Amino acid sequence: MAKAVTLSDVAAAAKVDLSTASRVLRGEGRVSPQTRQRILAAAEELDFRPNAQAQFLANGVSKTVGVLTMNAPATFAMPVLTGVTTTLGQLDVATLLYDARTDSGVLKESVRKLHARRIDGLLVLGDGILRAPLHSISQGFDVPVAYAYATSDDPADAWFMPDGVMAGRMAAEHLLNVGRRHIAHVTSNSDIGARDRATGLMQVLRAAEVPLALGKPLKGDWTRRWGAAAATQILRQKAPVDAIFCGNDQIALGAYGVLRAAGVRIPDDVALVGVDNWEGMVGNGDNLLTTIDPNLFELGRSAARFLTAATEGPYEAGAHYQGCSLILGETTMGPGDRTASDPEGLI
Amino acid sequence: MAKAVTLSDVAAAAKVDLSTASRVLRGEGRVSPQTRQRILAAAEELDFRPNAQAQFLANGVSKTVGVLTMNAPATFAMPVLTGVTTTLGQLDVATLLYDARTDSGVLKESVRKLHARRIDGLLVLGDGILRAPLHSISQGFDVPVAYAYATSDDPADAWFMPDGVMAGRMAAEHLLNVGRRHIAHVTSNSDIGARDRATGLMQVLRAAEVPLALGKPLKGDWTRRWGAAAATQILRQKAPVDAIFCGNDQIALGAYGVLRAAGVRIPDDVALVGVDNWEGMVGNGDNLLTTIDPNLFELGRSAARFLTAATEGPYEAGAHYQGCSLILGETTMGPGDRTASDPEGLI
DNA sequence: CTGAAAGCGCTTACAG
DNA sequence: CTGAAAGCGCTTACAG
Repeated sequence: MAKAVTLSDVAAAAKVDLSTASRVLRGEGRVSPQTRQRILAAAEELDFRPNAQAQFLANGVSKTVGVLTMNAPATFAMPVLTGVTTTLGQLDVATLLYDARTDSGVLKESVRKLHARRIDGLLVLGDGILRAPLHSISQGFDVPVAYAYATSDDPADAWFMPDGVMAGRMAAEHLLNVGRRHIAHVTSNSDIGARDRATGLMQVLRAAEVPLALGKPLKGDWTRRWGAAAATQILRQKAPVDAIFCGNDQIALGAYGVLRAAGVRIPDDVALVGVDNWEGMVGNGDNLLTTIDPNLFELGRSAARFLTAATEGPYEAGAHYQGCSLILGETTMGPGDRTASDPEGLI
Repeated sequence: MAKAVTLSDVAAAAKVDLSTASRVLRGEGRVSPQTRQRILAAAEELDFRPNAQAQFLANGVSKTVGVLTMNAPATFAMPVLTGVTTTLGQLDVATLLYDARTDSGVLKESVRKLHARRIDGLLVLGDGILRAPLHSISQGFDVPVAYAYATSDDPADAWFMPDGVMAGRMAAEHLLNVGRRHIAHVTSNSDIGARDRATGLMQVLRAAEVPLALGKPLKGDWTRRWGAAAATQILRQKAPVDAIFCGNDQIALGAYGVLRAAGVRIPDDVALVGVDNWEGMVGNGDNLLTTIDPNLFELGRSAARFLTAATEGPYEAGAHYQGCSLILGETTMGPGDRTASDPEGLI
């Protein structure tokens, strides 16, 4: 540190007490125009930047938010985390992240450290594997707590989740729009997200009086392998299928490979829709898959905004759902249709 | 705040001066065993957590690192950022992120804020589009600065980059290992990363005395579209090709589609290797593509470790390269071979 | 309108 | 071995 300039330096230069300097620099207090000018000029002249650490101590804030992740490097946690950090930065608040992946001892220790640091708020970030609500830890803190990509077992908490039902609805509406009437559903069985997507799908199909092809969803896991197996199974059945809504992109990719190998034309014979838009993040806009983007970056952004707002006033508890977006790809539009219908807005 | 307990409280409870309490709690100073015990007991009893803000002010540190991103939500910046934040958290240091994407005015303003916050170090995070070195901003700071996923134009700086040459070498070695002798290269033309990968490839081919198929790399951009176009072009030539090293996964996927549609068996007739392992991050271990993972999370981790170490002592300027990993997939091994040769270590 | 003082919660020479 | 004091750099009643 090249001896940073302090408030005292400014006050001295302006020949006033530092309390006066403090006031005008924060734009408050009755001060004569002349002294105000002198102080402002001195500050400008000396390139004064108030020491934030000192301000925090005096004000009893830290301008840092704690983030407790269940598994930070988890693929789908990354975009959420990036959204959180970016948004917080825009508000000049820092992020202190502790990853509780290792064990619960670490969790307890992290909570202590977070307290010691006098964080202004806490964000608990789930790992995207949505089986059950997290056990609420909000009582341990006297600052606002939000849950992202996870739910809490305490209804007084606030949590942010992708809108799985909307994802299902969007997929269904799109497939109906491109003329499909024999829509099958291949998904995973172990996940709340899967359930919501199926719910959304069924809502739309029911409203359109279009029955689900094959009578019921085929359930497996989230892998390409399962997508391939399911597609094989579908090929063996006689029932007509002209579209498959896949619970995620991996399943869709697995199905794609098998269908193509069997000579099925995509999307002409069978259209495919996935969920996640993971490949699409690479962002060249020439997606193979039509998919539903859960907008995880935005999810993180919303949670971060909520948290800082909650610092000021009361907040709305319960679930907040992040809307999703339809990303067009060749598996429902074909390269030609797609460019025709949406020449560029593909990202 | 439910009136947090302070050092004075502990000192009072232990009937000593707070300076004494401070000493023993930091484990220094000659103190009689009895008083030490009393103080420790009191601290324990009261569940004392020293106010980090106050310590920072007294010690002249902030335990926060600034991160200046060129484009935080950029796909490939996310894993790096996650690595940085996670690693910093393990060291109890917070991250304050400013995204300079918007305009350079923001950049200047961010630098002021970073100074005001008395950051302990600065990390400049590139956007993964590696055309030219960034203009060094290290002179503006009296704390250590590191560049990640970017290079600086000042050789006195330190920067962290994926090892593109190693990626090329790994791909080449793998393809030779699986018996290929007619290896083509399809890549982009606008990027330092592309150049390095090609360099690595050629080093290995030359050493093995295997000429590059088609004589020279086919250069386009990073899209699936280009991968498809290049594959079409290759199909039209008579020259034998039994493998294609693709500059990234998107190109590989584009090529894959065209080759399969043309009846080419993969990997039997033509093997494919990409770079990025983006899809593989989803992490089910049943990858379609064989690819080179640049280990971006680790890259962030290294940069973060470096930065905190640089706070203590001298550091090594110049380039630091992050090693990459080979991720096996069906495009070189086939489902059977792959499981046989590497039953589980696929992630 | 402006200054003198106490306070935020710690650390660290300096005496004794 | 232990306490009294000054200091980190601000903020904020309280006087005048």
